[in-house]
Amino acid sequence: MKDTVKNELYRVVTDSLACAIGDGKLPQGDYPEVKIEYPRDAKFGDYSTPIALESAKVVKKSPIETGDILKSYIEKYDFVGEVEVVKPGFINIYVSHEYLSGLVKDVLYSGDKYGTRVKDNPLKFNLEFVSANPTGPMNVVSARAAALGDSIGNLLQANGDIVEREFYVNDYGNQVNLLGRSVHARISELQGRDFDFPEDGYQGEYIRDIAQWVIDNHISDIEALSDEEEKIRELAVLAVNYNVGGQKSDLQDFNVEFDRWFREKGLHENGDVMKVLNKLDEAGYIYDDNGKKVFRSTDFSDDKDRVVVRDDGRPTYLLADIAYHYDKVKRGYDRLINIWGPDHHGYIARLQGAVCALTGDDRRLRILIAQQVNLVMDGEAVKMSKRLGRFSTMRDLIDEVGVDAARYFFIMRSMDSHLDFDIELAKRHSSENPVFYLQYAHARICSIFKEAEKRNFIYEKDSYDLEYFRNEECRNLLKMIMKYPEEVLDAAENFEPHKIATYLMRIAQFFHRFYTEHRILSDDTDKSNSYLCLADATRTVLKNGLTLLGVRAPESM
RNA sequence: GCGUCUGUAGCUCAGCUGGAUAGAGCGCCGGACUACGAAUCCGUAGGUCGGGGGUUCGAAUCCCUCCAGACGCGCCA
Repeated sequence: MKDTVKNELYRVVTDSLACAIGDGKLPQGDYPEVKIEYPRDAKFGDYSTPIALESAKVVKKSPIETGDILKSYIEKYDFVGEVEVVKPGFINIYVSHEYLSGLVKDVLYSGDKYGTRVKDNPLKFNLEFVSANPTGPMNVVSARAAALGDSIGNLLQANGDIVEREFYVNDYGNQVNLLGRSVHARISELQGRDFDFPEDGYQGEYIRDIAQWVIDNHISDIEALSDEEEKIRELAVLAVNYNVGGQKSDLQDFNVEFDRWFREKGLHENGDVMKVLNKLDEAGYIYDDNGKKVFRSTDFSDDKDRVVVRDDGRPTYLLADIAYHYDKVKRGYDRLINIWGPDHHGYIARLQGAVCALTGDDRRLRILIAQQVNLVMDGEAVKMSKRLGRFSTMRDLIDEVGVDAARYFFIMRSMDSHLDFDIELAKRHSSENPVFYLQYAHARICSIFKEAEKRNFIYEKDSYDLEYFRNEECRNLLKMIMKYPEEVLDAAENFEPHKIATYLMRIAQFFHRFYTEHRILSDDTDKSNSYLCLADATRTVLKNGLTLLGVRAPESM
């Protein structure tokens, strides 16, 4: 079976329905779409479908009757075990023990490929995330975006698609100029000269670090310039490179690697920004308003039209961003995915509108909003104030709680939820900390294998007897192992990595329960080997899942 | 005023393309190690799913409305 059990079951039920109709046992008609669900309770089967219930109006029989008819078709398939039709009309389906047990071998042979698939026609994704301004260190919202974006990329790749991770560097415009001025002032200060700090300049201490770095490495180049504005421009370039370098290394330390760092400046220099204006103009989406060029974004359900060129001829940020996204379009991706912070949600309509205007495809660009992060310590919110130059950076956070805990905490909640990040909890190396719970399950399995080795036990991963698996704890574990590829598929299609985190908690829980109830290493060699196989398969799934989240699976802790 | 997100157990949150008796972790209380890691496991208590309407066989889930919180509403980037 190549597809997931759930998808396979969808076909089974769909085919069964078609056959029943073909055989005249059910009437022709407009049937609802078949749904395969996970029942709340294990006593309602491994999978369940409400199709008999939902097609009551078409069939004009009681759902139980319809269910019984369908049951006779469904249970013919090999991997299907018991099929039950119960009270309101649900059809509950159990997977056969033979199939379930057979999975262990699949997992062990697939290894790190288990839960991934290969597509004949993969989609090419461009995934843009973080894209923090190059004016300083990244904050914790960027960290959340980094964790989410990277894991979504991993999920899409596991799902057989092609992903390019991209970081957009806004190295153009006012803020960069202001950065240059701020550094300029700090250099004067460090050199003991008079200086005027720019009114809205960047206050952070890191500006002094940059100034010192310039003094140590590039001061002669700067002093060689006679013009003040020219110096500031050059300092801005240096400062941007310094900051981008810092961002790059912070992200690397966070286990996040980008394929491309795209510079906004290039778009202005090579004329792409103005070219895209013409393109929009030709399509009839630009009009003139007192010398300003305005994009008719209200055609795409924006509240108001947006200025793209000021009356002095300078393009706005939006126009550059449109040019950037048009560049992505030209690079030939099937899907463009952006992850933004919550402060940009008002920007979605205009940019999506522009991409739609340029491509005629209103689904090409998908923008995901990662909600805000509140750092919590001792039950109280930790204030982050960039204005005061006193803020918790991504670097601080990683240094404080470690990569594994940080990545897990950012991912364990849905990105729509406003996350309370409990720093104390994340730091705690104990059972209260969910990331350690998962890692412990993995380490525990590794430890059992070490123990087996110590006892000179020869482990054969091929050989197990499925009779040993006929108990609740084993079957629960087997079912979770079976579901893993379905969870990956679901999480990838919906861009929801937190589902993997939730899933991993459950499988870890089932493993610990299995471990408590059943002695893995015993005098019974066959039994020991069978249980080792099951533990090994569990370990594989834990490791694969943790890897998707960018969290390590340690062999000991 | 408009928009986005959120409101589910004491806390942090799953569940939301409508399905069966509303879940998890932590916390609380009570149990379980002469054996593979007790960084674990088992059990008890704890909920008008923010309020109110509606849609239907069926609603935490969909629609309307109200309340509360966070964040946005630039010719900044």
